[in-house]
Amino acid sequence: MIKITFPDQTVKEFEDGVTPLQVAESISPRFAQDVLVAKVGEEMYDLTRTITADSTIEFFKWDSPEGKHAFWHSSAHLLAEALQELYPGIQFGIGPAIENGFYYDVVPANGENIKESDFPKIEKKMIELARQKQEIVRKEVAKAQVLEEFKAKGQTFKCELISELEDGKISTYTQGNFTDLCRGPHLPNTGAIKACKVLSVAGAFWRGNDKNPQMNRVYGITFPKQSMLDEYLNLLEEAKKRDHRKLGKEMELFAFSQNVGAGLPLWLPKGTALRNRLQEYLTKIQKRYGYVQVITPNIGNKNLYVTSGHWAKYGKDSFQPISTPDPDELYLLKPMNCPHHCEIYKTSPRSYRDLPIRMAEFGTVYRYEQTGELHGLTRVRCFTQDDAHLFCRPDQVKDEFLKIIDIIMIIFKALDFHQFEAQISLRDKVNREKYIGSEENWQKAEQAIIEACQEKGLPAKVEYGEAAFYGPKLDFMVKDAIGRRWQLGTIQVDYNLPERFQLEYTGADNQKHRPVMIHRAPFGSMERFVAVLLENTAGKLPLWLAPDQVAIMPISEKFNDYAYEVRSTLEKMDIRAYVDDRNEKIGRKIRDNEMKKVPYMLILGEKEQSEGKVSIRKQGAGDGGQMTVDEFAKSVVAEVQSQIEHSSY
RNA sequence: GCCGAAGUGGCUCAGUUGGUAGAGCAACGCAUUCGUAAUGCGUGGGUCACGGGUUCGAGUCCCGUCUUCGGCUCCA
Repeated sequence: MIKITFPDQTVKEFEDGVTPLQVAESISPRFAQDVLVAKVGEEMYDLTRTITADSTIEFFKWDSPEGKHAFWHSSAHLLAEALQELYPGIQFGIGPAIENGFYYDVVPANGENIKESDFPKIEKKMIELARQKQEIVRKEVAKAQVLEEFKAKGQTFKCELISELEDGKISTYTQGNFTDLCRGPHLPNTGAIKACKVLSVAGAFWRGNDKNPQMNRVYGITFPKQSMLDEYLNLLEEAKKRDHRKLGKEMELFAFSQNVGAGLPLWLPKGTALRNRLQEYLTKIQKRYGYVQVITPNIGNKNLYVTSGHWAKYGKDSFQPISTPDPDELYLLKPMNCPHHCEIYKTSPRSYRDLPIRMAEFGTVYRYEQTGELHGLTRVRCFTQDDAHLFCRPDQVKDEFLKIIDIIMIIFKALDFHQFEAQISLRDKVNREKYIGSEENWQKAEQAIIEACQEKGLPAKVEYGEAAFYGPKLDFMVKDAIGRRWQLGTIQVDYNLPERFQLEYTGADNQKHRPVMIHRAPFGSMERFVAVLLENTAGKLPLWLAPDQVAIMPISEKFNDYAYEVRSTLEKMDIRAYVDDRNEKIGRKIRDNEMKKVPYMLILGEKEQSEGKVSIRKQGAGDGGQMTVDEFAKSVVAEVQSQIEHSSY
């Protein structure tokens, strides 16, 4: 007999070799039906795997990440099984569960590629196999034997994986005619998979290396109920409506033109106004934190980038140099502002008393991103960084980090960014030769970042090996409408550029010292920030940022003149208002739709005009009663004012 | 750059086996003055992304280029 401990600490005895499924059945048959996978001790177990020692147990159903993970992992195998039947000779790579669904990397025989038009038959086959309720059987195998087995099947990718595994810890899972190298855990059988959808196919390099052969990555998702799949697909459709590319067009914020060039955004009047408001806002906060504003040219001599090292690293993949009448002279569109700022630092001798120097610039930079990388406003070839470089003493790094985190938190709070993740990127634990800078400085900086996050109560994930070669960093990531992660704010310590540009300050000891440079951009770039802001708010921007603050809707043509009069009164107070004189064509639906876009709506008719008043509707609050035009204007101005003040602290 | 998909009036889309482009919304004009699901009638607007080819004839078939979308790789 063995003892099984449940999450509530109760202990029950079972026979040696009991399975999690049997344990679950002992609780209730209904519960056992819903359970997908179990955790025994520290290891995830299939429900049919035997337990042979005293241990704790925890069960997972569909409603848990662990449950979904097992479900989708088994679904990946189901997809592979279907593909094996449909594409004889197909080779398999890896097939994991992901955040929403799963994928499998495959190479069909004869250089064929899987196409979108193949999806229906794949889905049909998956369902067909699932309905057979095939048992998924785990087998622990010897390395030599399993290697032989997969070699015989011509699965070279799998063989490569197996050869790297430790003998004695290798398992395979088999369902029907399909056997896969796999750690598990899996569902007991394929029967629970009721709804299948192949979502897309993409090229993916074997082991993520573009020197390796490219495989077909087939993405899919499955559910225990058809209605859940429908719901999910619906959700995807809804999310697409929040796509900043769609909203940007509808709201007339930005546009792209093939004549100007790919990845080069054109900011329309409303978008420019929004961007300017964000810049003014950040400038104001930065001023309070002791930043000075600078402006530098959009080009720089090639030698500047030879000095910085960027020419050697990125030169051939960048916009190519601009030549001048002087054949010996070349200029580059600036891909970053740092070298220019280093030159500003060098314009005069610096004392330790001058530091830190905080140099800010809304600097427009140009990077020749690969064609396949361009993406709306989030990945462009011309963008404006809300950049700043801090030159400080090594002992000031932590303090400066704290202040920058403050600025970023103020901004995120003001704009309702609650769902961000902070990531601390440090050196690789083992390979350290690729990093520049002294061991002492690195330790100091890494420690400073970690402590700064702790002191600010900022939960941050530490990633080793993710640091830049020139210093550790702290990044802020957010998700877009369909769950893709984008990096926004970033704070990076840099030991490289001060070295390369030979930056110095005179210390209290009257000796020359090298300052530490901190790069930071709370928004990342204005482009990406606006994109994420739009998706976060679904286009409903707060009053102080909204492109249009007030929609004026006369109920009939008779009141159009009054409407334009009201608009002109509001505009004198810097309130952004437009008149919608579709008049009586405007039904409830249009007003409701309009109300989604604009914080305030004014409805004008007989009564309002004769009394010099307006009827107010406020976004999210409905009927706001009546006021004189003047009162309304003053209230809006006051509200904007208080929002700006509120968002600055 | 790579794999897959797409590009038709300002917007959303239709266009069947190749037979010289359609709708709704928007715009404009005339009439209508009716307070919450869109008044009626009319007008203008497209070298069907671009270039080449097949054909008596191409939005439709073939080749190439560009751009966009979903991913991979990349992201100073």
